Order: sequence, then structure tokens, then C-alpha cells
Amino acid sequence: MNNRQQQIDYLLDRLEAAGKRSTPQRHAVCQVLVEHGGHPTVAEVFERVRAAYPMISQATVYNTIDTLRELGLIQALDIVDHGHTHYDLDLRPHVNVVCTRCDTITDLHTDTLEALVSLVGQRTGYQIETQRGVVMYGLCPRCRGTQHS
Amino acid sequence: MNNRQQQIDYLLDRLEAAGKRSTPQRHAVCQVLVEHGGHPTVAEVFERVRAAYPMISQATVYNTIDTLRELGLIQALDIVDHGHTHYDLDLRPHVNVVCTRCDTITDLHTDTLEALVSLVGQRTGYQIETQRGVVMYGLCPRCRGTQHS
DNA sequence: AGATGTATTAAGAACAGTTCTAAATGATGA
DNA sequence: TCATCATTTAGAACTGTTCTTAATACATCT
Repeated sequence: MNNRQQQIDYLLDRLEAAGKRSTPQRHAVCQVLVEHGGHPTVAEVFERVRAAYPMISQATVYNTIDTLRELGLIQALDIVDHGHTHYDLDLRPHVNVVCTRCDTITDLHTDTLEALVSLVGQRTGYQIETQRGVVMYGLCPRCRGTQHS
Repeated sequence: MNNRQQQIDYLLDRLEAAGKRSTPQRHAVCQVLVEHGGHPTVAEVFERVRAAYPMISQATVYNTIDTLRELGLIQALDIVDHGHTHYDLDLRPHVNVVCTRCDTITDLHTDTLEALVSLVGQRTGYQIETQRGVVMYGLCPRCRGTQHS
């Protein structure tokens, strides 16, 4: 029933299927990733995991996230001026729209992106990783109102 | 007639128009940026500028690039797993396709991206910076051939 | 031309996110 | 139980970028 629990279990299953162990640390990281929902950074994950698991090391968070990434279960998102990498569990093609003032990230799913991805593949000859989102920058609706500063 | 020279002069003119001085260091940085043509990093620019201007400081390269960016004359491009920022003089909307094996970046200009940008603006309410390119990842044609490794 | 004020530059220190290292811990399989 | 191997931990090391400070060069005013 619990969608999130299913998602956490899915990640751990895939880890085990890849011959990795399902440790409590990895469980905690996956749980935080799923429950965060948005586009967490390592620092955010570390901080939250720590609340439930105070002795966890930052290196473990990095390692777990790297492993998940190698298995293609999450993707990395580098955003100009943010200074750290964000991660995204959403592997459907979508646009991540970043506010250049408040840093809010909004997702948009649209067929136009999928069309663009396949067009880029055809035109360039690249084998595009279709599960990756793209990033756009702009002012979010709220910040457009407070533009003057 | 020299297209590149015009572009260099344009950058310097815009610097001066913004009240900045047109110093030899800035000239050298602009020249390297224009002549590079692709998506240079600060390290690449620094190295090349140094050849013609051995006493230039890395800080000056950073400062000049920051200034150009503040004036909207170049844009920054953060690419996952590259570890440093690339810069792009091309302010028309385009897709930067990055090879995940050899790091080659290929540009693609297409109306579909412009359509996507305006659609994203409408749907999300964000005021999208239309001059920014987006990044996609994949295997370039050459690396698709040597995939086995 | 000379003096004054301001922008720019240079060099290197400082910083932050990430990666690496080495030792300790914990699980697995014979 | 013992041996082995993966994993975790803590912190050092690394790297790209930013910051600081003093020196320099340019522009303006008289």
C-alpha cells in the first residue's frame, strides 16, 4: 500500500540483485532519498539520515549514492551556481526548472522533451540517455513578483 | 571581415559600455574565449592566455569570466562528472550533448528546443532565461563503436 | 603635467564539496 | 570457528573556486 515503502524496498532489492549488501546505513539513505521527494544534495541527505542514525559517516552517504548512481537508480543533476550536486529519483525524462533567485526546483513532464531527446539522438548520432532530465533556469512565479532588489 | 575579431571587439565594447575598462588581460581572455569556439573551462582559458601573456593571474581569468557572465555575454554550463564549469559564448538556445565516455560536447540548434523553452515557461510560470542552452548526456558516435570496455 | 581617487591585477591563502586512505567492523561461507 | 571480503568510519587529502591584500595602472581633476 505504502508507495514510498515500495520504492525504498525496490532500491534495496536492486542493490541486492547487484550483489551489494542491504545494510542499515544504505536503508537509511534510500529512505531519506525517497522521502525527500525533490532534488536532495548529499549534505541534505546526510543531515536527515543523521537524525535517525547519528553515527553514520558522510563517506557512507557518498558511497551509497555513488552505488545507486552506478546502478542507474538515481541520477545526478549539476546546477550552475549551486556548488554541489543534486540527485533525482525521477528517471522519466523531465525538465528541472531552477529559480535563479530562490533556488527552488520545479519539475515539468512533457512529451515535447521526449520528442526533443529523440530528435537530438537522430541529429547528432549520440545514444542519448533518455532517463536523464534537463535543467533550465529562470525566475519562479513568486520571485517574479519580488523582482525589485 | 574577420568574424572573430568582431566578436572580440564586441565583448570589449560591451565591457566598456558597462563602465568596465578594456585592459590587455581582459582582451586576452576574450580573445581566447572567442578563438576556442567550444566550451572552454577556466583552466583551459588560463593555460592559453598564459602562452601569450605569461604573467596573468588565474584570479584575473576568473574575474573576467565572472564579469562577462554578469553582463550576460557568456553563460556557464555545469556538466555532471566534469568537476569544473564550462563556458559558452553561444547565447542562442541550443542543446549541448555531452559524451559520457570521451567528454566531447556537440551543439545542436533546433526549433524544438525553443518550443520546449516557451512551453516550460507557460506551464510552470517561470520566466525562463531563453538564452541558456540545456545539457543532455549520451555516447557519441565514435564511442558507440568502441563501447566494449 | 602632476596629484588624487578608483578600478584592476597578482599572488597566494582560504574555503567547500568531494574523493581517498587506512583501520575497524560486520557479514558470509567453508 | 575461522577466514575472507564487503562495508563503514574518521579524517586527511585533493581540487576547483573564492577571497584577501597589497601593488599597479588608469582616469579624472586641477
